[in-house]
Amino acid sequence: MTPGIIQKKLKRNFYTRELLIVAKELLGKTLVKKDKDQILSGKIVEVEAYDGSMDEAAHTFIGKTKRNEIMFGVGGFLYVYFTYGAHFCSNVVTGEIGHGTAVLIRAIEPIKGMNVLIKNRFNRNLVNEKEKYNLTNGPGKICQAMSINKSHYGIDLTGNQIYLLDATKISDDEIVITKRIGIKKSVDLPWRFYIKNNPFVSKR
DNA sequence: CCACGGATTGGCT
DNA sequence: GCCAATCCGTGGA
Repeated sequence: MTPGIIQKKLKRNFYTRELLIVAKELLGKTLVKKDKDQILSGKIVEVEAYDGSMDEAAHTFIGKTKRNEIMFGVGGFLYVYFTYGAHFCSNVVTGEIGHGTAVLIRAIEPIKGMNVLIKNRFNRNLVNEKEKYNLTNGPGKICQAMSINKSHYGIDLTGNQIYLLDATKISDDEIVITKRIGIKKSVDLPWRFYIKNNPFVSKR
């Protein structure tokens, strides 16, 4: 067993709490995707929070649409969106019904299914040491490596296809807080969180 | 190492 | 028609 991981699925009451609390506590948790007998998993090392009530960069800022409606539901569901004509990104919906809040998973550290993650990302088997760190260090890369796409929109994270395993909480002095990256609006909100010195973080 | 720009779909004005 | 919560390749220092 990997140190720090508790083999226990996170329940609804983890997700329904306030956005920034959930965002921070998602660090260190294990993201798991199960397909038949295949398990892909990784430790969450970088996230960003989005809140449509005050945050122009959030997809929910414009109100409810077909694309973002899952974000207005209760916490603990997966919001997957497609962007730049090429990439999917995964978010964990947080809070209570009507909140329009979610946490973007920006980077994970691979744990299980390395060979499959590599195959999905690079379409070949072997990977050199450098490529290992380029596997899941970005929101689009995670979805490509884990084969997460539109068909996973709205999945209940308390179910058994995609879910999170608990882990010991990362202490505040191991968490770096910065502005979010890759956006053009509400650029000053300090809503990006990542694990200090972790080599799988997308950018420092 | 860093900066820049192109790719390419779909959501929204 | 505009442009994006990204990624990758290129070109220069």
